[in-house]
Amino acid sequence: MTERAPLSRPRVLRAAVDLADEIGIDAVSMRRLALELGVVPMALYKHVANKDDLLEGMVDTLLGELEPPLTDAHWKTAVRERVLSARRALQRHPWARQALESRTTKTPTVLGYMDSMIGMFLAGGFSADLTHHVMHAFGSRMWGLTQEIFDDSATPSPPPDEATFAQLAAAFPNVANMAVSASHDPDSVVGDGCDDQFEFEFALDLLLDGFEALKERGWSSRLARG
Amino acid sequence: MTERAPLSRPRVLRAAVDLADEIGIDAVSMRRLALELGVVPMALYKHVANKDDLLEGMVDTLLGELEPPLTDAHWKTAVRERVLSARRALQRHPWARQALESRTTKTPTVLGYMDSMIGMFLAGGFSADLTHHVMHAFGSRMWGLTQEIFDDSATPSPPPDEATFAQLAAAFPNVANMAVSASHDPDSVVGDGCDDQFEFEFALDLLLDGFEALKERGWSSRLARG
DNA sequence: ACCTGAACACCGTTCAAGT
DNA sequence: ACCTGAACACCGTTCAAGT
Repeated sequence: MTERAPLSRPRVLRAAVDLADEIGIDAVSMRRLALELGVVPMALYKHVANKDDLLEGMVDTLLGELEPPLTDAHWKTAVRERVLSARRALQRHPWARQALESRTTKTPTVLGYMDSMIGMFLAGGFSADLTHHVMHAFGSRMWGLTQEIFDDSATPSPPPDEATFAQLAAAFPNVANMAVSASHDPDSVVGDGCDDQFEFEFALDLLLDGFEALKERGWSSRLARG
Repeated sequence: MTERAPLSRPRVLRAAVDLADEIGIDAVSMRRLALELGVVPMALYKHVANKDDLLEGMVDTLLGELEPPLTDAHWKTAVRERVLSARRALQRHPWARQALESRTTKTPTVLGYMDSMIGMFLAGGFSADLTHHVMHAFGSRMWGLTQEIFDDSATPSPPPDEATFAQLAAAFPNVANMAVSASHDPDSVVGDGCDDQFEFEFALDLLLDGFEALKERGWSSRLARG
């Protein structure tokens, strides 16, 4: 678009993020990105080492947009708000989940986020030991990411016809029962399946309450391992 | 290998699974797979619609290997054992996580697994409403998958030198503290970071205990939404 | 009707030739 | 020294030509 500004790593990454938002992460190629920037493909290699580095930079760009943590709040509030705020930011970029989860290297931005979250637990009175396990149990939900294989909100884009549904219901009665009861719940959006945000907060609070209970019980991995 | 047996969908999928185990999922291409089977690439298209269908079939093949659920066990035991058994099966195929999570379509095998798991909760006295939310909260951990962005067991393949570590520790004191305390724990494998299986079971039991508490409290989404 | 070689429209990245 | 066009070694998939 602004094809004549000089290339720089931030500008390349920003363009890549915008392009991924527009055409999806799978369609983002070095060549396509170069085209978008009005530049020859090889010019990108001055600013990113390779495609993997590009991906990493894109993730970092996104994480750089996250709101800073609350200070002086109870650990539970601080963690909860941080996670929900990260969720709001990442949800604007549907490809973020895949990109974040496929990256294994921890950039400074990633480490910074984790560091501040660990800090919240420690400040809240969690032992280092418990904090460690709690961080593992938190998993990628710490980033506000939903971790479901089966997204039933996306399931029946075309609602199945009667016969197909009957067949499905016969083979998988419990799944059918669940789908029907979810649709019949007046609080959920009929047809659209589930309320993602409600489900996320349900799981988040379940975890946070669990963490709290362990802390208050004085849980330690040494005791747990017997 | 057994290049002269006639091609069939199961044989194609089995070969793809073995190939993925061997060279990694990213290196599995239609062309590479065809080579492995001693066949021209286009011959595969008689048995799989396209590469996406191949991936789906590979996942299904894996899930077909899962042990059947326990019968006549307490819901918590039944769910726990099923998940841990799925974990054992999927861990033999490191690419399974990515493949499962990138698939959005629910094959009969996937639906069958979910159906039986829903059935375990219902049989255990969970309401349909609670079961629904519990399944969402369970997420991909239901498949025995670990859902962590930050795999600290894989982190320091080359242990960082003193100076690098000091620099890291200065920037991310809490992360450093966590890493050190984990390494100093005599029960954990020093240097190798964390015990994945322990962390998985920790999170699993945290969730199961949380589910149980909600059930006993008579939790309902109607109450929760106020 | 079945099968398949060649072709199409892409990839990421190397490298040597140009300025 | 910097930049880049062409080339290399791949992709998934279409399609027309062969049997």
